[in-house]
Amino acid sequence: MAKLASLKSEKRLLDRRAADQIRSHILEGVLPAGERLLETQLSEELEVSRGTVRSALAQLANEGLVKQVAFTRWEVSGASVSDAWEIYTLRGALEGLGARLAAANVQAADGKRLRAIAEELVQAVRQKRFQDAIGIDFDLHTAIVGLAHHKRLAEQHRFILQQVRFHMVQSGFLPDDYEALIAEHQKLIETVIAGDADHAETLARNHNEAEVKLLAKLLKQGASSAGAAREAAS
Amino acid sequence: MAKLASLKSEKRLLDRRAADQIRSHILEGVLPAGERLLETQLSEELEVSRGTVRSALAQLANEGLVKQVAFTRWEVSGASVSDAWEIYTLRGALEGLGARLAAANVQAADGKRLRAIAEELVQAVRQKRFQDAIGIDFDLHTAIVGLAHHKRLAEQHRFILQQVRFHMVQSGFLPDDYEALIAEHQKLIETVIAGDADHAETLARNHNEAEVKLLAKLLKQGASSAGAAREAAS
DNA sequence: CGCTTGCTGATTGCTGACAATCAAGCGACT
DNA sequence: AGTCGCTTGATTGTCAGCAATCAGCAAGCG
Repeated sequence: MAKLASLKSEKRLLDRRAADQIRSHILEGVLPAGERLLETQLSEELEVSRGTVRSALAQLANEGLVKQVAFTRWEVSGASVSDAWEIYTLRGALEGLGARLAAANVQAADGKRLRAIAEELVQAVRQKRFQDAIGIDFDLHTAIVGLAHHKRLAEQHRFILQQVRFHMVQSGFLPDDYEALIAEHQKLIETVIAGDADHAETLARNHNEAEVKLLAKLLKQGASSAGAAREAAS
Repeated sequence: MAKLASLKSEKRLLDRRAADQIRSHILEGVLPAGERLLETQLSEELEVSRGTVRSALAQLANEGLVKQVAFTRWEVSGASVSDAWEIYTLRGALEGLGARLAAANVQAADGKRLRAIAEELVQAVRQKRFQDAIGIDFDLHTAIVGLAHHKRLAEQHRFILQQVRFHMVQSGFLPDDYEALIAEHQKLIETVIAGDADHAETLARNHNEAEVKLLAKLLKQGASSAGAAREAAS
């Protein structure tokens, strides 16, 4: 008998699927930072009950995409400079650990897989499919972190990358030098494949160092102005 | 006018308070790893509706203390070797970042506060109040991370420390050399106070290195046997 | 005797209605 | 004019009941 695909992927719990819908709207920028979310409205649009929407919003709150003000409102998280600084510094720490562990137990097949994704990235840039390139960039980092075989780390990293994506959409931030980006990634994955844990960690950590320094500077200067993002009241 | 305490702390949402109750039961070891949790039973004991219990359990699931098996059951998370390894490695990365940032923007008053907590730790050990000492140990680490002024980091760190505490209760693990513990902490806080970010990060990261190495070894050897903890089926 | 199949009780998932809370606007009083 | 207190409409928080799903067991079949 031919192997059948599991139906569980279809049978996702309703609240999870509701969360998926709302999440994509947020990540695509349809719902901008600070936007108020009404339980009733969402429940009508998604054709589920308010309780289900509530559960979905609670999940998104844990992922950092949504914020709850008790008894008052739900709103899409802000994209302030301090938020961005938090996101990028945390990302560095998580990906540093991920790269270290990945390098420590990398297999030959893993290396092939990483190089394949890196090649996709190169192709996307060469063909000027920059949106794709950003997605592949994320995939590459996710793949490296995946090699750590660390469930908690993988989950936290997923949430952080989501927030990075969200902040990029809100602030209109885009990489300015794709060639340098490619070079950095290639160096990172080769170091991981070589099994050099210390060096891999450093590279992963410094990957966003420029961005972090810029944000820290903005923070000290006096708070607000995150690209084109409107500041949410904190 | 003297500063008044917010009343919101009393007016906590019902589901938060329900989560608090269940959480303490788990952390105190009343509910052991792998124990099944029935929504109906909990709702009767806490005198709230099942929906509220459900919301509380979802929160605890995000904190890593409880696990949901869809359509089937809720259970207290396992305390396997791999869980412990994940928890301690993540802890190292988070506290490393925390210590680095703390050292970078530490103030004189912060130093006084850290030294005061360290002194409490010393007193607790001298008076052989070892349970207190463990709590103060956690407070100290929390205080350092707090100096980073990093909300996301602080929250994640809180969750990780909870899981550390849970694992300690389940496995019966206790420090064996309190004098060494004191010395390590003192060195860490003095380095933070001195503003030596690199060194502080390294110290914070290596604080649990021995435990991590032991766990990694156990993991490679062949999975199960986390102290006296019963292994939960993963 | 071993395997499949269909039931059954228990448990979780979801919904609609009710209660508590909030912010905003209006009017009275100082 | 400005502040306080009330009312009101909107929104979130909580509840109790119905529907969907599952693990286990017993009957049927080879």
